[in-house]
Amino acid sequence: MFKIATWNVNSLKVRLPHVLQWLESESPDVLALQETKSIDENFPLEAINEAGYQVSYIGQKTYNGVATLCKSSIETISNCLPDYDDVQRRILAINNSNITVLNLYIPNGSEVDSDKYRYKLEWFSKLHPLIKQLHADNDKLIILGDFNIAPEDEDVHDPEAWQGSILVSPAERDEFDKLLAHGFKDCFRLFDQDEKSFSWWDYRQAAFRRGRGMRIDHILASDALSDSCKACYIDKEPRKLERPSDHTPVVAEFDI
DNA sequence: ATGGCCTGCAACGCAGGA
Repeated sequence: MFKIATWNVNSLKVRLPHVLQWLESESPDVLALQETKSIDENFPLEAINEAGYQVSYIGQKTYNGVATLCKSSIETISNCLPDYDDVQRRILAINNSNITVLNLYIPNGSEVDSDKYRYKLEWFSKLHPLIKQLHADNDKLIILGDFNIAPEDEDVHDPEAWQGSILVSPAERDEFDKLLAHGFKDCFRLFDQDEKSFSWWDYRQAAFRRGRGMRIDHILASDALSDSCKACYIDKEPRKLERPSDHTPVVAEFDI
């Protein structure tokens, strides 16, 4: 069994105890982190190695930053989008166990039609060629991370209130559909799931307690892998801890 | 009631998140 997860930790420095605890209790083969918010010199390499994981990471000061942890040997393939000059560290492709794992922290978008929204869409235009290349190199490809897109209305606590805003706008959802059109499945929707299944809840307004969240963190598996996906679920336990991330892990299990 | 909360930075409030 191959167990892989994604978790936007909103500062690895603050969330390191939660991450180490979760590695210990859940023992994933691969864990993709986003929003580490740390320069590489400050990355907690020793603590993660001591937990039994190798890790590839790329960070920057204050913002963004991604890291991918593996129980077995890790080979870094890419940490940027090709032909795109961007200081924001949002992408990391690695090989592990003959699988390519593409860890994404897709831009938030701020507001529809803002500069940050245009950046989000431009970022996608540069992402698609990379996916095509990675998929051509290895048909066993998993794309996971914080997509900052709720693909369907059922992934939103209050679709009417959110209609037309970021995370759900038609242009963003089109980009998500284009990812699937490369030959991928949304692992979460391969299985029956509870209604109101979310991976992120705003810190404000007691949103978690009130169940007001969004499903914006995803695990996509290429068609060569998706048949072997045996489970996909959201682990809400870390969101209940003291001083949690606003996101919680999404996990997929493959029988390979 | 369009703001509430959290993080990092270097403040003594801001930007950014979603």
